[in-house]
Amino acid sequence: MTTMLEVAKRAGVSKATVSRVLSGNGYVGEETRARVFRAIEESGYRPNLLARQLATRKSQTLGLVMTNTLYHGSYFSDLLSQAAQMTEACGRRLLLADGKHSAAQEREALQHLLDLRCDAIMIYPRFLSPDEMDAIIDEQRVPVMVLNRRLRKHPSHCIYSDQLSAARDAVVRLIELGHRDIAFVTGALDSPTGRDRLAGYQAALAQHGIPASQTRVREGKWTPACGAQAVASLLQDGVAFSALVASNDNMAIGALKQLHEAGIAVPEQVSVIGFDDIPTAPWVVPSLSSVRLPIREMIQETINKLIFMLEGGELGTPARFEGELIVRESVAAATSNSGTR
Amino acid sequence: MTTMLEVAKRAGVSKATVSRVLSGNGYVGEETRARVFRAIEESGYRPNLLARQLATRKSQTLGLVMTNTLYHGSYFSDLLSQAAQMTEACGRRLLLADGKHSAAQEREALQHLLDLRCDAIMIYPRFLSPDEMDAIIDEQRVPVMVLNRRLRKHPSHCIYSDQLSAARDAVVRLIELGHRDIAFVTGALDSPTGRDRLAGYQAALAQHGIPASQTRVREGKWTPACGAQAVASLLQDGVAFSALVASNDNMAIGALKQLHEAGIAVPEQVSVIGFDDIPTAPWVVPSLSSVRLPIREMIQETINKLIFMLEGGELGTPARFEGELIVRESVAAATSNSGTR
DNA sequence: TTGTATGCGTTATCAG
DNA sequence: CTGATAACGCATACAA
Repeated sequence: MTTMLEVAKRAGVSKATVSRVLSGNGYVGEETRARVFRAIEESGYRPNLLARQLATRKSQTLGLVMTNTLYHGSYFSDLLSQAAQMTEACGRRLLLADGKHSAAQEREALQHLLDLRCDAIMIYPRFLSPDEMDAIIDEQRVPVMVLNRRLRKHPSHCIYSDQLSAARDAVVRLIELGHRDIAFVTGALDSPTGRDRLAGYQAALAQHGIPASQTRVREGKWTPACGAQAVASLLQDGVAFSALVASNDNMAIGALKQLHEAGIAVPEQVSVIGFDDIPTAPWVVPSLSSVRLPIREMIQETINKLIFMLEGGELGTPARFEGELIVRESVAAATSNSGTR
Repeated sequence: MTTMLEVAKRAGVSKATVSRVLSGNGYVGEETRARVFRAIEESGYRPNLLARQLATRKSQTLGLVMTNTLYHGSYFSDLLSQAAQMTEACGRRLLLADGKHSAAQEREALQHLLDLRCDAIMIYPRFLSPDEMDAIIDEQRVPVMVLNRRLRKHPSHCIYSDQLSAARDAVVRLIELGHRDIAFVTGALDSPTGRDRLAGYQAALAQHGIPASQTRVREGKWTPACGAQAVASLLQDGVAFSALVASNDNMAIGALKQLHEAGIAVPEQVSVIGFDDIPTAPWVVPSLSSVRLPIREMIQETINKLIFMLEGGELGTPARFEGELIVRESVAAATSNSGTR
């Protein structure tokens, strides 16, 4: 690999001059500059960015910590494509680190990005608690933004949508349509999002004085198979329901399949609502309603804030995005809805 | 930031010793080692990976060049999740660079990853020609693997599935079912994949002596809107067809929508086949057949080869993956198929 | 306008 | 087993 020193010698100047030519900082004579450029061409010189990063203490890199289990569906691909696009737009590269299966590994992933001197970091925590994130933001000097969590101490360093109230609103909508027997399939309950959506379901019932029956709730782990299993289990136990809320679209799709196999019509007999993952254009999954969270907008806001901080700004207002409930004709009123009985 | 030197001073040893303790290379006295570890704890020392990378000339990083326009659908998310997962599995991080909208930008993205001294690089070319990729592999010493392209000079440095024959097989399948009037919606024709799929369509027709009529082909650019537009255009021109092949699932879905609005039943009147993007479980899009390419397996093979080269191996055999044609009952025989007339 | 010298935080080579 | 010391390749303050 040809280095800056060789270019300098070939051009008959010092390293410093070559450096100036490349960075554009400082004055360089017109003719010298030309000589340097020619030397660069001739030698096929390429700057070593590692060396530059070490010297400038900047890496032109944005780090993203995220658990690989989230890597499925359009929610993820939206998130990532938006992140990659905006990162490029501000002249940097996106560095991915997987949080894997535990808090320790998630911490390690974050730490690695810090050790690599990323200019700024986004984290979509799966295991680390908000309080721990607060602590990390305190002790680190690099800009850090937390996705999908609400922080107590640094409310402006996070972007979140209120998962609980989005879920609540969806269920309330069903209740207003006359549904009373609403079944629910949870997500993984070690995930905050999974817990929030369950809590939203429970809140909606409570708010309308409907007793929360444990028998209508089944625990899932985000996969279609879990959704199918949940429906099978509900049917087997003879639980009646005229509506079903699944904590994500993948499980909802599994549920649709199982309902289909049981000969139960959707939405004529049972209305189904999911969350997030599947593009919900009616002609894709005609029978499914869904709550879509504005992930692209959230990423946009996140990176804007990071850039703002990189330029020395102080963060002010916290930002929260509401889930957007996409309800189509496919959600039937309970009155016209025979349920599973 | 506390450096290695400070740790050394605190432990009453030299930098070299601290380095040895951390890297595990070389002998260090038991008691000294303990002192060093304590000093590290006390000072909250973190190694600067940039400095380490500069000194070792390794970055523990895998680079991926890919155009952001590919960032949609499950094809992308499969690709990326597999890449990220395997990268982590070999103790590295994934670095993303966007090829954007031109060959120049794609070259630049690749060059940037090289300048960052990625240990190895994967590229899913959108604009760069196979010959140029061959040239790049020649002049670069880092392991490079090319996705979805067939290289002449370095056939073992690429992983590709034969897009042409996968498309051909799909169309042949329709022909064997008795279809003769088969419409086709192309992808963007500046993309090799788009051209290959069109060529596959034409090859199938030629192979069975069916005259290729330009009137049954419409040009699209991968989006659902293009699929809808293509169908609208076919219908408006009074073109009869009993089957429709769209060059990806997004366009197929747009086509489904437009057919639906025109009151044409799928697959009773028209059979539809797409490619790649949408999870094709029957209960998701019941009326759509699709050709799925094994992207996860391709990424796996790619990274395995890169690792093999990093360990000094010489690449032997080229690898090619066939597309897997997923045909469901939704493809009707032409005999029972009334077409659009 | 250009060159010199020093720093960035490690690793690695030799002596001791 | 440990300590100087020289790379690694570039940026930059300070002189000239």
